Amino acid sequence: MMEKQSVTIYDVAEQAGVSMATVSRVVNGNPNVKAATRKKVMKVIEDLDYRPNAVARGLASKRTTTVGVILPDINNAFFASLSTGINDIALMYHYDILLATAEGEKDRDVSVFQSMLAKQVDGIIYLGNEISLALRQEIERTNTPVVLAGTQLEDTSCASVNIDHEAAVYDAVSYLAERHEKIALITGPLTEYINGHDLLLGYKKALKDHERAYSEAYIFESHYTLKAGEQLAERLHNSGVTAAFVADDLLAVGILNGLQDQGYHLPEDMELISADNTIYTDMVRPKISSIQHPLYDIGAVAMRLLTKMMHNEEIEDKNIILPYSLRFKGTTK
Amino acid sequence: MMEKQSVTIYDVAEQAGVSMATVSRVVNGNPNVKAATRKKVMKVIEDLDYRPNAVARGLASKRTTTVGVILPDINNAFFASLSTGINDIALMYHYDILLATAEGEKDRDVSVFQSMLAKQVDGIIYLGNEISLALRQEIERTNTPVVLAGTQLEDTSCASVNIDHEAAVYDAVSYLAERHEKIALITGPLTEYINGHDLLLGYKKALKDHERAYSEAYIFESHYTLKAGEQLAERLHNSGVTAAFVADDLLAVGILNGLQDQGYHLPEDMELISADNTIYTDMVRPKISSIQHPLYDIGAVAMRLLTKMMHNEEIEDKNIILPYSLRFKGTTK
DNA sequence: AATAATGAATAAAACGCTTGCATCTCTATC
DNA sequence: GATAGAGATGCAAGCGTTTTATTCATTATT
Repeated sequence: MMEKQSVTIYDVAEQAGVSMATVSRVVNGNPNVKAATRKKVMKVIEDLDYRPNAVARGLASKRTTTVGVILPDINNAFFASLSTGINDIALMYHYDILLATAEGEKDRDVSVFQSMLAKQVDGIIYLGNEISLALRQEIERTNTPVVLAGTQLEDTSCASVNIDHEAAVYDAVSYLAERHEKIALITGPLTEYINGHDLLLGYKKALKDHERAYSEAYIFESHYTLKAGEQLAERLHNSGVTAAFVADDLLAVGILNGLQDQGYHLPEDMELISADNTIYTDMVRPKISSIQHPLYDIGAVAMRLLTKMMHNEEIEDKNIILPYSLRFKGTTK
Repeated sequence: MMEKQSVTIYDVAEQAGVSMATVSRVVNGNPNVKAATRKKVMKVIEDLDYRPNAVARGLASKRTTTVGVILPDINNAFFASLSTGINDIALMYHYDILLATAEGEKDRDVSVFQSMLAKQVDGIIYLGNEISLALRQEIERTNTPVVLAGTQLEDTSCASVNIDHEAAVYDAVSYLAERHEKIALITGPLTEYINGHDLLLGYKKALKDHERAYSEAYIFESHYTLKAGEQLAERLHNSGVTAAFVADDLLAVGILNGLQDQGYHLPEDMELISADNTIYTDMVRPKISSIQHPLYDIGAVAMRLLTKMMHNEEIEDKNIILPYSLRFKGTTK
């Protein structure tokens, strides 16, 4: 097996007749190098096609210019959008991204997190609805900066970028409550904090403020899949609700299709508002009215915040809430 | 600023009363350690909460247990599916993933590739329709194993995992040709090899074998977006074609919607077959008939192939073609 | 009981770079 | 023309591991 790396900083130094230190300075853009020397070294670097070894660099400097990104599932358009925001800003600041998914068995998130620390990433962004207690403790423990993006958290000790789910749901349900008595709340597992807490709170508050009755029969717990939505349509039909807020776009599409397959016409027979205004909501007819969360921005802002933390810059507010808006399209009147 | 890493292998060695080498052996599961010693060392590791520094490890061992994955766009469900396959197998073999996107300015792919080599990844998987000449040369040049996944290539010098686009299109168009005279081929930029070469070839061959006339007027060059599809619908209408093969699912959804918005009924007024059978095709009504490419498998097989290359295992065939099938759903008769 | 063979452990040299400190070379100042 | 800075450069000590060659301890062999 051939050598992985043929030419090192030492070779360059020798060939250029300078010390390694000087080559290092040139490579790192340190101003303390005479222009002539710099030029000479650059020439040799070019000739030898020298490429600095980032691992050696990382060991010596204790910085890897790599950030870890942990998310539940790349296939979910929600997280894919967030990632794009992260990616663009990371690129801008010359950070690479070590990506890992944290779904599946319990405590997977912790082991992923630890493995990233072992790789000496300069910072970590954690995406996901849920965050386990064990992981939270790991975060407390490390000196490596961590930003939570799109993850609801009671306490504000950890930096985070978020949207105000509760308020968004409140607005959406309020809008529906103007014309409807029975309004469903359709979410993913209620064990997830965001579902069981934020959404439920916003939902109840809206009902109360508009003097609509709350009933557990109007709460539908499901999963974030197309099929789950299609299957839910019948239960929804039987429940007698005439409007619904759906906490996930994919789920909403499934419900829309399920209802239409049963002969429903929307928005006449049922009004629907979904959660994330991903591209899914524009792929169906009618297009699904939705809360518009600035997904890309969440990622971008989170990454920007992380760079500040990594560079020890001053931070005004480490718990950022981004604004949302409502997009009224085809499933609302 | 506090230390990033507090406890090193040296601390463990000292506390356990053995040499660093022994600790290293314990950590790496080397059998040349007496059971009693191993136990003693493990205890200290536990007590001190020692975590090996992967960067130092990488420098010393010249292996980083990290693979680079380069793709055009995470938001595209096609690549997201591939990534999932890669991710699962990478996890299985304990590799981490350094992810980067290679879209945007020219030669971005090359700089991304080089940056991954600089980080000393053990291998690289490149996903994408297109591969530039410059990048191909880089691949030739390095000793780091590279696998192309879902990337069509004339020569077979580089390891690859693929589907037979030409044959798939041939089958799809042949199916349509049984009932239609004028069949459209709708693709992304024809400058991309897969579009301008494979698809066109399969398409023409199918027409010829079924004695259907070929006309440039039936070739539609577009982009992989929803909007592009919607806009294309009218041109399609005017062209007089009664069936179409669409090279991208998102595009196909756009076309379906555009046609329906114009009052078309599918499959009566137009038959449609799309390319990747992603979840998009099941989100609309009627569901879109599609070629089913084993996307997850491509990623998984590519990653498995890469592990073999990285471990210098024997490889029977480094250019793998995976089978496809046709899924007839709602947009075909 | 002496020797060979095996198994465990150590010492120390890489790995390729950064960086603090020391040294040297200028030019500006008086 | 001597001296102080400032600007360039070099030296060498790390950074935290792995790994090779070596030594030491132990058991098996005759």
